[in-house]
Amino acid sequence: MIPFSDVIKRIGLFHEPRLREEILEHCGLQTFEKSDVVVREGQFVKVVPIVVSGLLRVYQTREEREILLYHVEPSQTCMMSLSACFFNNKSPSQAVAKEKTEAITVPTKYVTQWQKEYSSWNEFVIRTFRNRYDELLDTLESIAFEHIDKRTLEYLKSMASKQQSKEVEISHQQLANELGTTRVVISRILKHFEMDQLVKLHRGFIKVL
Amino acid sequence: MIPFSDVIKRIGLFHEPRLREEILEHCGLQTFEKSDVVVREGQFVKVVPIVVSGLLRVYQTREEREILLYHVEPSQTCMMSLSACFFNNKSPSQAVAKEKTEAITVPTKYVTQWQKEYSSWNEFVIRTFRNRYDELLDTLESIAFEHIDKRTLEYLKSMASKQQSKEVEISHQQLANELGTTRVVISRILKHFEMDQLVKLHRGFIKVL
DNA sequence: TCAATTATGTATCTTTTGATACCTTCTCGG
DNA sequence: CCGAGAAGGTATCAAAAGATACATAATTGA
Repeated sequence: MIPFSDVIKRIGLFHEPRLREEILEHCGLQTFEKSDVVVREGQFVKVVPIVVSGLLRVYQTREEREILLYHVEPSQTCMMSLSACFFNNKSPSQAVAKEKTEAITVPTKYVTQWQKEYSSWNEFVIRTFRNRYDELLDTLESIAFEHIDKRTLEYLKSMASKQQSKEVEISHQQLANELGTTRVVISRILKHFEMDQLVKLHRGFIKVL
Repeated sequence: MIPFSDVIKRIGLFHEPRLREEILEHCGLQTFEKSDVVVREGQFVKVVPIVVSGLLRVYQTREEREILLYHVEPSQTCMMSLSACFFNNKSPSQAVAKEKTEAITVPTKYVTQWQKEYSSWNEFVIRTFRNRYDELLDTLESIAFEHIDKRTLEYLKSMASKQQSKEVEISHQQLANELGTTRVVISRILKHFEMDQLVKLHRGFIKVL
């Protein structure tokens, strides 16, 4: 296990020494196993996670449907938790570990406090909001103007890159949910991709070639 | 013309008396005529506008296409300017007055400074980011799961409400651009709506019934 | 080991949306 | 007043995506 102080170096944020000390003092370092719920939908946020290694999936449930908001990669944090803790709201979204994930947990109290005291923290917060917005805008654009086949391939490639493995563990049904379509459509598209040597299909996972 | 101090009362934000004084001291009050460019795409942001009356339209241009990001209504500000000024970026988007619009103009210098000093300012900033994100998420959902006819009607109703008038001044082509489709599709849908007594069509504007 | 469950493959049909073409009507400047 | 350009109407065809139905293969647990 890497010591906490090295973890802070590793994420490469927060250059103020005083802030680093505060993080050491007040934050925890937690390990989540695959499928662990990190933030539960509808609960008050007590800590905000900053991912050190691994990957979180953040999504909302609306009318029986799951909507993927974003993934949290190392050195990133969950925007929805951040925002919930500014207004003492319940979290409107759920965060689940897609693989084994280590995260620094920041108590909500310090999230707002540090924002006034440390510019690098404030910048981190603002940058998080802005980046997630831009990301969502990209998604919007691709939904509005790209066909599903292209979006499917992009999703697979992006997942492969995020988890640093060509084999994406997902069923056709789940993939359909993430992309807002139906299983049959996805199976059809994937079969075409396989014929074009773009992917290799297996039960429960897809290998991106 | 209403005095500046009343304007600040009218927008109903910023309760700290000291902050109100600072706004009076350092910010301007500007009037934009219909079609005036408030923030130009690609330019450095010098002031961030807070709308007092009227309506701004904020959009991006990507590959020949305009993408509507959001409208800025009274008591709101432009998130993209806000974000650009945090990172001394050029504005990635353009803001244009849809009607005669009055706005408080906040020099970028104070945007970051006040964030540390006044919680109501900081809350305003964070709330702006969060609200725009939620808005975009709603748009995303409706693009992903609603048919164009429903989205068209919702757009018209929402515009009618924002400008407090049943008559929405927009051509079919512009409407198609806003919704990411083509003119023919919009004309077809609108004609159906007219037959269903939902709207009344005119050259250059549409009356929502 | 075998039935139930989950994952996947595929054909058929329909609906929605987009593309194209062509026409009419309105507006406005000269 | 006239002609160009903008705005709008409409028909026809094609493509994309969704719905339904049914079949097969893998996995799992009693």
